[in-house]
Amino acid sequence: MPELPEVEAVARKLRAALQDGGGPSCEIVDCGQFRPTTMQEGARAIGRRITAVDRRGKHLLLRLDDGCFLRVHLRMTGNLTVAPDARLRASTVRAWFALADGRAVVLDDPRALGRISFHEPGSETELFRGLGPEPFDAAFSLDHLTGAAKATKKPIKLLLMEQKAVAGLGNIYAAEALFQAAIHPARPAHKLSRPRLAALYTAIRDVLGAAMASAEQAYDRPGEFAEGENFPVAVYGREGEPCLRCAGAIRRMPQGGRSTYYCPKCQK
DNA sequence: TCGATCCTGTAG
DNA sequence: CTACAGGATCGA
Repeated sequence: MPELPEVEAVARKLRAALQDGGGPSCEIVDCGQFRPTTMQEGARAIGRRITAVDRRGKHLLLRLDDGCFLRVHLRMTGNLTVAPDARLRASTVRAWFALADGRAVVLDDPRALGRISFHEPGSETELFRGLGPEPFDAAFSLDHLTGAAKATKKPIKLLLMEQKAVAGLGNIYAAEALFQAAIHPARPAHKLSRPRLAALYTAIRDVLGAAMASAEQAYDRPGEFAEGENFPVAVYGREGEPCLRCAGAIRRMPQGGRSTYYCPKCQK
């Protein structure tokens, strides 16, 4: 389910549960299957302490006390939590690490598309080669977005989804940002004018910023995020409903095998 | 660049 | 039953 704002909320919640720079209780003492990686690889984390939780794009990084780290990607339906006991796990738990204090870090993922992998110290550069800048980093500038847009003729929505121009946008927030910037999702990226790109740049940060605020609140309540409840979407999932700006009907169109929602009147 | 694929669940 | 799902990769 998660795009960057939800992944960030997961990271914060994990940090709070483990207390960043975690004590002896954060030692990993056992692990269960994690796929598609082998259990063997997961076993390399046993005996290590989790010292920090980082996020890069939609990836979560569990730092270990020897410099190695676990990379978790939640894909569509994953959630990473600290559970009271690894022995009492739901059938949808695809991976788990038992901690010394009896709790467990658990990947709960009904659809089982989520991924975990183990990595050596210093391998972030290679691992994230091809991943674009964080949307709130200085590296994500208007010039950067412009450069990325001018370099391709593919539809702007697909460019935003690729994680290369900027990290962290998914199907919802890409559509929302394009709506806010009044850009048609199928518009070839290289054709976007400077003012349109500036509007998109602002919209990306606006949309993600607002979503982060509400994702955090949603996470403060028990039950985690409920679909559509954590963020007031303007277009996503609203096919046939009135556009909030012009009252015309929101449309859905396939793009790259996914559904894109947009207002044909407001987004040219 | 497209479609298939990974998986399971849910809505129509 | 089919369509679709807040993602990403792979091979044709």
